[in-house]
Amino acid sequence: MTIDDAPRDALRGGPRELLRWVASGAAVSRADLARLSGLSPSTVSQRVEALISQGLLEEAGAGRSRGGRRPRQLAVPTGGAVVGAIDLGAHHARVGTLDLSGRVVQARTLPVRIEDGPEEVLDALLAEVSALVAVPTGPDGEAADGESAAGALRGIGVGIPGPVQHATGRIVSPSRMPGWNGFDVAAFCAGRVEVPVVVDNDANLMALGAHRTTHPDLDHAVYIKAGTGIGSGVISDGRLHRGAQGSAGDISHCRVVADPAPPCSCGNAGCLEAVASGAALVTALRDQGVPVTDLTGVIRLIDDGDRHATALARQAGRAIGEILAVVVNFFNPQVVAIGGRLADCEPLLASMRATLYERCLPLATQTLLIERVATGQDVGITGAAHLVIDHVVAAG
Amino acid sequence: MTIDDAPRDALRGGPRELLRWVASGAAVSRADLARLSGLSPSTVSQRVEALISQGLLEEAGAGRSRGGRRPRQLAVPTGGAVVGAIDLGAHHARVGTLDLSGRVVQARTLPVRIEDGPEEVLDALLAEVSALVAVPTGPDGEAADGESAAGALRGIGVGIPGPVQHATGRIVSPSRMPGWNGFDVAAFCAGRVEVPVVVDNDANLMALGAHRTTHPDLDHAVYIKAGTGIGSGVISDGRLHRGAQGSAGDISHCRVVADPAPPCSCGNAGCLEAVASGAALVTALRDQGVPVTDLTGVIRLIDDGDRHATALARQAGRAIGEILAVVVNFFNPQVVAIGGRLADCEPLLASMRATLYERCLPLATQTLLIERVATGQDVGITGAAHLVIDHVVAAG
DNA sequence: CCTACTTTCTTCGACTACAAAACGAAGTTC
DNA sequence: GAACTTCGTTTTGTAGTCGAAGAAAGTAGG
Repeated sequence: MTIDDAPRDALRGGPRELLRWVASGAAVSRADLARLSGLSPSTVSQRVEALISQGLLEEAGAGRSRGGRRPRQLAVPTGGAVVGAIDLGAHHARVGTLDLSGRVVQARTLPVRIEDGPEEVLDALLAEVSALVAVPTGPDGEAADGESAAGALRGIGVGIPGPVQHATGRIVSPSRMPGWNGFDVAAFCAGRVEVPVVVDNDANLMALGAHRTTHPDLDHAVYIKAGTGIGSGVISDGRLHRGAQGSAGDISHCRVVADPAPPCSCGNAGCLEAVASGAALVTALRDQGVPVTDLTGVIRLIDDGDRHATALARQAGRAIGEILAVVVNFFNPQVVAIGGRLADCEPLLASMRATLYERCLPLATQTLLIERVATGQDVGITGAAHLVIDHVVAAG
Repeated sequence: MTIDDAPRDALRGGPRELLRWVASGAAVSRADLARLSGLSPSTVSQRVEALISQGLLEEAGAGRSRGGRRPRQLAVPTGGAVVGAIDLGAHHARVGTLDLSGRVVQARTLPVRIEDGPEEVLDALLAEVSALVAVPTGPDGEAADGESAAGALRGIGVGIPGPVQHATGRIVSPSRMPGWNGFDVAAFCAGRVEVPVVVDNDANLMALGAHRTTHPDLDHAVYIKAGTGIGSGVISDGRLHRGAQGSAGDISHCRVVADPAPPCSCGNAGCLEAVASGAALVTALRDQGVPVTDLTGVIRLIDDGDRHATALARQAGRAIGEILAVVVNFFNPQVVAIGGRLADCEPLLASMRATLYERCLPLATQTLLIERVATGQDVGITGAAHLVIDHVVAAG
């Protein structure tokens, strides 16, 4: 079961928005929803009833009175895992199950060897999702509820660290995923599970996850994912902007000034990815004779104040800032946030910020938020869950 | 009368879309509209009637039969100027009146001295609009009709060669418009005329005009305006993307590699505008001792194959291409088109294209259209008219 | 000329989504 | 206990849209 049309719902006052207000705690009662959405009480009641009958919402007793009748509290069903999510990375994958509110029920990180090819990797990850779903609740107590009304799995979201055509679910000429080119992830997964599968780029999922949890009300945002590779996800008018081929946000091969310009796997030299990605930092340090094997080691060196590593981090920050400056001038977002493992490097962040302020129009930066993505390692699967839930709710 | 909310209508099957199909010739009858829009014939009839009663549409006799009843042809009222438009440039302004289809009824170019300040300049241009409106029809015959039903002026659109907050109509720290900073164009105009006035950046208007006339069905597009200054307009999801502060598309102060990096009026050096704008080319040639006074002279030199001028044009094209490459990777549009007076320089266009293909992801360029804006000197006022008409139709 | 068929457009009844208002339910306050 | 609040439902009305039926106006063929 594949998905080929994006959810063009999620509009003002739509069911998905009601659900989100309840999930976020912004609304607790029907009256709250009426106030927030601007819909009439009768319409809200009607919609809420529909959502309840679909098992997407439930009543949760009476709330405190505010001087009149007590509200009948609404809540998104919890305790049951309803969405599976896979956030595939270069060396690890984060796999989890989430509930309808987008909260993580269970999650774990698995080592992954991308080079084993798509079938093997995806099979293992899908199996892990199934295993997590089979366990009714997490290890944090709360066993009783058992199979809640919403306990059935509704869909699986998959994030891929390379260019994906979201519409078809196919991977297109990825840099660092030998054997995956042209592979149709959605079709493959659809053949193994009975529920809808949505596939998207990992940076897009991070963007969606971070946006929904931290700035759901802002219209335009750019989220940078700086880990082993570099990518970005774009929110335009409150929705993910995927562009014509679905490759929007792929800034990894934009050229930046660097001397000497390091060669990139794409055949060019001086690509952002060859200067500022985690993989690039590892390579560069190794070339300088520093004995590091992976990104973790690099980050440790930076945290320890190693001179070479810090200089490289600064250079990386400048490079990202350079590209981002163009993006900010062009797109004029309200937020730019950086996530991924490199986002925790202070020197990188600092020089990115500096470059951004130096190179952007004052008009574009005067109210711009420049942040670190705060949601931790589960942003990706959170975004995946949102994507799935959007689809499920839109489809009724 | 100011306008503070963007027309969020213009959706599938909306009145504005029906109107556009008729104006573009894609639909001639109610039946055509029903087929195109997917609406039922009854709904179309009803909407058409509403549009006719508003004077936005009219019946134009019977068409040819296709084997059955002859269609009652529909047409957008012509012959009467219903929208005024002003496209202000660095040294000239294009002023015109247009009909509801977005076709130019009358237009003329006036010399302008920006430095005279906003009141004086705008007063003169508004007076010119009034003069054009007063003349019932153009000089191309067709006098009879006189005051058509739609003859009343419905609004005025104004394009400004600098950053404008479209929502408020205020100008914000423009580079080349001394005395205009903070000026509220919309409020000023609203005080002089009785109709709605919409104000926007000139590149945005060019983008809208070009998009609506050449690629109305494409979702994502970027239009570069390269004249005395450099700007761009962004179409996202079929609509103008203005960004958080309304400064989206302002790429004039993005840094590009240039040696030596020419100083820019913004205080930085190496800005795109300081390398690739018409003003920059004039300055650079003058510094080389070539006796040119204005952009026209530069373009003539380039056309004549002057070595220095051509080299500069190539450099400018590379610089634009560099920035545009980031934009294309990031935004992944279906079209990139370049307009403005510099768009006619073959060397510039050629090196822009080359840079673009060299620096972009193959995925992003494989189906990308890279074009010249073909609509001539009236694109700007056409875009302005579309903006006004969008608003008028949305407002009922 | 008359019949059969097409295409175009309108009319009418039905359905849906939403809103406005009235009302019932459940509290609080004085 | 009366008055007032807040919450939610029920009822009624309205606007938008669709589908079916039919009227209008033609073509094609005998």
